[in-house]
Amino acid sequence: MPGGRPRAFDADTALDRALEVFWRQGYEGTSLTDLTTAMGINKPSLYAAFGNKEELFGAVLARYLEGPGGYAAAALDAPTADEVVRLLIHGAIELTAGHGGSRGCLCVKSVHAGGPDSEPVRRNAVAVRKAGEAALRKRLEQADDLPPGYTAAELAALVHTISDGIAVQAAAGRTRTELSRVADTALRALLG
Amino acid sequence: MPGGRPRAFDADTALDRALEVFWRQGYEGTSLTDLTTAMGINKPSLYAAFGNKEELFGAVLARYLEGPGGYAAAALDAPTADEVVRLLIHGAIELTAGHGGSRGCLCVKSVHAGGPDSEPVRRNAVAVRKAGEAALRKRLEQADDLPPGYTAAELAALVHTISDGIAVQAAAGRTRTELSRVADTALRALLG
DNA sequence: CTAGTTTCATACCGTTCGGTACATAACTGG
DNA sequence: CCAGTTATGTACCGAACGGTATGAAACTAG
Repeated sequence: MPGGRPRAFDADTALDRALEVFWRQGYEGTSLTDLTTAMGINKPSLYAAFGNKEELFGAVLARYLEGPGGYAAAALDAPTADEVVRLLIHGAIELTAGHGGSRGCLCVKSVHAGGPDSEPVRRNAVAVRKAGEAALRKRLEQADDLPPGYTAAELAALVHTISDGIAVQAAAGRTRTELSRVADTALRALLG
Repeated sequence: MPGGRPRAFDADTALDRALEVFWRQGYEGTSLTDLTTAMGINKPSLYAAFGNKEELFGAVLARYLEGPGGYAAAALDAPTADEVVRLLIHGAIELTAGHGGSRGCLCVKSVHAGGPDSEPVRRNAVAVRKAGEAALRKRLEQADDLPPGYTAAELAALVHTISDGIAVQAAAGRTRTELSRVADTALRALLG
């Protein structure tokens, strides 16, 4: 029965444009005008398609996790615990050292959105992070080749922490080359 | 010749109130109303005493570095390189695990202020971070008891990165106890 | 007490914020 | 062609933003 005027933009590519902006400027630093300009649509179209700024960010974060951040889930499939850790650290560098104009990790940035209105966004990011570390811990718990001297929980928390540190360093302007040196040092200390 | 009406507030305690708010909500998440309310003064008083929001943040950041963040400079006076690193990591936990309502590190938060207007603030935070790591590197370069397997630059960068990671973890809600476990694991891996 | 100086509180400035009403345009089914 | 539905562009909403003009209040020097 229905039909209606077809939308003049592709929702997925618009979401990718929104991801670029949020990734570069953070949730609080991004205005609706920034978004509509980057997405090439008007505000009513944005609201009809994505709800509001907060819901749009939710969709963007989900896309971030299965797109640029997808390496993290993939890394868990590596054969050895050792390799899982290496893939996670090196993946963090590739992710954060510079995608276009964006430096750092969208999820880490979102955790630092401190305004009262941004609390739902912050909680969302925290939940995503917790789930990610839980998945890593479970992967390590089931490993029979854990690096000596760690429990699965300890290693998962430490790897997560170092990954966060890399994201901050990247956001503060460290180059991919410098980050690689830091990662090599860390992996040498962690895994020998 | 002069005299003038005396100000009805103490500038230092007002600065401390501003620090609390900025630390909790970040630069972009804090409005002038938030600030004047917490400081107990009106906007014209704020502008007369501190310039504008951006300059006030500069003063706040400086106060943060020599107050709550002062442990970092103090740690460099420890007798051994080993002890310097331990003091930095444990200090980072005390700093970030919860001062009043604030979690995380003001400097790390400020690096993630991504809006166009906040760029001076971001640059300021980046400069402070760079200077801090340079001081640590110099301290380690002059040490004759460097932990084996690292250059001074490598160890400084890695310790800085782990410290950043701790700040993110704290901002994401990890408790002081959990952070201590992460730190113990990290120090064991780093220093044996 | 007066003149000069500085801070105070109030009220306001233009701009931008996130979000929406409304009329029109483009489509589908009958 | 017409009725119904959905998307579009424009123009607008009240609220909050960072920042300021203004006049009274509180002090010091003479």
